[in-house]
Amino acid sequence: MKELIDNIQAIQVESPVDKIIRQLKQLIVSGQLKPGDRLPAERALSEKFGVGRSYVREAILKLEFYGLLKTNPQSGTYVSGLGIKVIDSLITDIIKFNKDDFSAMVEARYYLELDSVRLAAERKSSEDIEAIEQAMNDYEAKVNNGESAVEEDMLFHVMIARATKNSVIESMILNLIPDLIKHITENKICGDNRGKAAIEEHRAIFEALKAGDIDAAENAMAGHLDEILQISRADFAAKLLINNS
Amino acid sequence: MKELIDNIQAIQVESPVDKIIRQLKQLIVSGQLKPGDRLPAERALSEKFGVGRSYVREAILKLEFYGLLKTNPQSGTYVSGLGIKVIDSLITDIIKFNKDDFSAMVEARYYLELDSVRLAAERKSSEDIEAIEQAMNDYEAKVNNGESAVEEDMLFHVMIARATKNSVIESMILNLIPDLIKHITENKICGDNRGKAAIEEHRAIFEALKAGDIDAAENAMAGHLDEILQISRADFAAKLLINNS
DNA sequence: TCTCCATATTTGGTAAACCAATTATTTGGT
DNA sequence: ACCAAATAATTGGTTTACCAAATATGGAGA
Repeated sequence: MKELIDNIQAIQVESPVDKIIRQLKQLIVSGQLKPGDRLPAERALSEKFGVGRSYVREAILKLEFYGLLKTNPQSGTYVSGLGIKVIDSLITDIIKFNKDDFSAMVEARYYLELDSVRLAAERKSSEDIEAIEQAMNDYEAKVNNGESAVEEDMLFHVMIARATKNSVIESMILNLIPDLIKHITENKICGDNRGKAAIEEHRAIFEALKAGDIDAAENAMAGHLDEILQISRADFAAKLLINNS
Repeated sequence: MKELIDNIQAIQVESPVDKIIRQLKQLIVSGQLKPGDRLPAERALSEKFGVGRSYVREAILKLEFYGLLKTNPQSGTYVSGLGIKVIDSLITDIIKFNKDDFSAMVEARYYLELDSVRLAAERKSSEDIEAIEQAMNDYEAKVNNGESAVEEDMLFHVMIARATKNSVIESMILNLIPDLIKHITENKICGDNRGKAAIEEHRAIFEALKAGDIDAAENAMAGHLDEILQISRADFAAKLLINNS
């Protein structure tokens, strides 16, 4: 029953934008559009694809965000100079990118946070330490008050990421956070005792960071994130079983 | 002199979209718009901000991508349930995110690739090995032919990322690639002998991957990426000097 | 007074129209 | 035949108008 409903919904979800991106990809891999070429005008594309120009613009915007197109005002939109294979790979990935793969997100977060905490231990300033400590205290206050503190937890990690002085790593972690919070809250992944245990783990991370002990910080972070990683991987395995049944 | 020119240009480049995002942020942090609330209608916002609805939609789209807003068709757009602090952090980061910080990109890539190759060594299938080997051969052929092969190099790394079976990590690496290619090509970061040396390094990575030797794969990858990381960090230091002079 | 259905309004989704800047073309002069 | 200036056509940027679905409203019936 459940699968049937899921399938019905799943079929219709291909948005006009994805459809356009798929067609553009086809134009490129079939050689009708070579790297460096100028795209047909937006009007021409919208007519050819049978959709409004808004969608064409949206699709171009998305591909531009990923560095595959470059549009010059009053001139035209150009395909990047990348090779066809790279473009093919990238577009395929953009289309199939799915934020619902939580186990992949949790796992990616796990490794990112280990990298993050190592860099932070190396580069933190005294202001960073203050900000991290503040976030840690906010978390503890809420937990000791019996409240849920998922967001305060995340903020603690964001402050660590900020201390890396690497805006790209910080952005990557930040991008994962809203979905992680949603997933953790909805699935009640953390038991009641988790919050209390996390307090000690946070302190261990903080102390190692403050002392600049890179390996200790990584170990503390790994211990802190290990449980949720294991749960997530178990969830993933369970999901596989259901889908394959 | 230089700074003055930079400032003049910097003032006018704030796109309408960023302006809107900034205002939305202000609405939220000032408490006029609380987490969970519904945004004013797009028309109302466009009128209030004195700009076309397209821009409002574009801004909403961007914030939705980052998980801060959720728009339900024919109903409205809602602020995520995250706390004000988290939302504030995220929006600040979205606005200031700058793809021009190449040293941060190279560094992020360095750590991502180490994680990637470890997972790949653990999880690779025989098809993955084939794809990686194919990419490696393509690269070698071009280099031996005296041609530039930056893209083939990247493709080799993409195939490794794909073997991790983690779509999030794969996406993160893919997102970095277009800008990395651009930067490497423009600045001619790789000397002529680099291409030849990379062939051996690729082979070392490949053999370790094929054998499933996780640590060897990581070491080989670290050696492969170390040079470009060092160059990038030197560039970064030099830039700092110039800007501070 | 409460419930329920018809209707009016508001929503985001979509398409079309308008604009200024750029580029291509023509045309007039040399 | 060639060059230069005027003009026509095309570009992406921006705004506006229209649509179907969802929601709020309000009045009729119980």
